[in-house]
Amino acid sequence: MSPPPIKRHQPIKSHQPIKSLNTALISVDLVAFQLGENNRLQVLAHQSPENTPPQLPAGRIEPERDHCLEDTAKRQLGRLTANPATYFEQVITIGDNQRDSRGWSLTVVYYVLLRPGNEQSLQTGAVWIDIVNGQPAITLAYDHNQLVMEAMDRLKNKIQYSALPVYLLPTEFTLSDIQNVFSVILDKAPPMRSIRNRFLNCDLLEDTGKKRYGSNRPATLYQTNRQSETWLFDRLYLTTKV
Amino acid sequence: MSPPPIKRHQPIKSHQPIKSLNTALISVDLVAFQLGENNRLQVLAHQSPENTPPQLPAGRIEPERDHCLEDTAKRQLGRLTANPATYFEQVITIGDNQRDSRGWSLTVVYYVLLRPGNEQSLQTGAVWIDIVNGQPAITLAYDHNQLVMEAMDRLKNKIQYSALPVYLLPTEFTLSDIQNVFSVILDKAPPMRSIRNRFLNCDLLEDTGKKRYGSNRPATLYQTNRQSETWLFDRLYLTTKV
DNA sequence: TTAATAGTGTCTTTAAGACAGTATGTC
DNA sequence: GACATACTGTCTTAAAGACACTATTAA
Repeated sequence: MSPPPIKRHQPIKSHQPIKSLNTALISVDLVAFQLGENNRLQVLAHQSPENTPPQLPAGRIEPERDHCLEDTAKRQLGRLTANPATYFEQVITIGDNQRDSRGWSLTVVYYVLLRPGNEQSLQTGAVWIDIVNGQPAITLAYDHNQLVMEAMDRLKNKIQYSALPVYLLPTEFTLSDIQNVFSVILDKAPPMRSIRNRFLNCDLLEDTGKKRYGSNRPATLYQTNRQSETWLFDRLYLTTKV
Repeated sequence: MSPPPIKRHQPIKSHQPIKSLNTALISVDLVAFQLGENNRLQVLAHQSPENTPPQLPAGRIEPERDHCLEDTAKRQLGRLTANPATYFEQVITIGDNQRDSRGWSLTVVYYVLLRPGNEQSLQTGAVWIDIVNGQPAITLAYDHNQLVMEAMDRLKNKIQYSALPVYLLPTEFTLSDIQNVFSVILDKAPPMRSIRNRFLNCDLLEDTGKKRYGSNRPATLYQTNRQSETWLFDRLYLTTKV
């Protein structure tokens, strides 16, 4: 399919190529992470028809519906799942004349975190791709693998000094679940002692009074305290440094 | 790049132009910081003619000259000063339908740090605007004040756990100069003890053997060690928290 | 000598980390 | 009771910070 005509905001002399670009192809791409049932980090993609390379949810700005770039990004998510994002952040904007054969293109990349969701909340064509060794297990279309890695880098970094780990968990979770988030994303985790100290020595979590039972001592279930202002910590964990 | 087939999610009435935007007005804006001779943080702007609101260096992508967005950003800097950036980073991309009366527009914002430079390296029309109370002392055109503040937020944060302070200083500087960078940017500074420990207990700096003389004990002049890999620290200073 | 800033010694504080030990459930 | 995982106690370590002290120059 050929691209629609480009609206030119400056007159172009017919014998000259474009000297100054007011515009370029713009897309807003989304890297949505969840913790899969297989205990792997997964990224949301769209595959249609089957056996084609999956691609990240992405799209154009729709000026009638989107007031800002965030709207566009959120709309991409809504096209694939009803599961709302618990965290949302812009990662980077990549623009050059090589990514798209048609010339200059520009992609604004966002990433979001989701709570583990049931498969029913997925639209047809939506698939979760495992992240294995820091990369999508199935190679994505275009340069989407690279976009995932940009988002991964940010995520890997930010979980080490913020409350982010909690945003990948169900509403009720244990401290071990937090430790597990580190293992899944970084392949190593801080000691429980450190996690306990950090997350309990502030007002971030509140005890639900419930326990999770297994064939062992039950674990306290926590939920995030909505009143809490705590979000960033002053130090990195040293055990999880890359 | 992600050129999925363009789907129109709403029918298009014939008298309305675009429903799905492949494009929007794009500009690349630059927030260039330096430490002024008046010991204030300054931001580079462009004012012509005089008595009009100054604006940040900004421009369009020139597809013949720019291979990527960074090229465009760097070109904006070169138009106003020959002083090369010591640090360069993308801050944010802002896009919505309100900033520009013509409709949807998109701005990719970069910020750079410069070493204190002589006025001769400035092109005509270029001016340094003092930052006072976290804002440009003279109100800038468009939403450029906001863009400066986005960059300031990043800068304020990042100097607290990185080698950034050094990038605003001349090639040779003292430890007190580093402390002064904190005072200028955050209005408070960590104690010298902490700065010494952090910057000297790693391979970041090397003693030039030279001293800076005044009417007091001379201060050791350091320069950055080009071999050093150190760039980020594990902790924030607590004395400079916002 | 004094003023002024550079730099050191040392104790406190804070939070991470190591690691051994205790607690509490299921089977 | 065995087991598995949850949780605690306590000592160590690393780096920030407080603060008093010494050092070195110009004038």
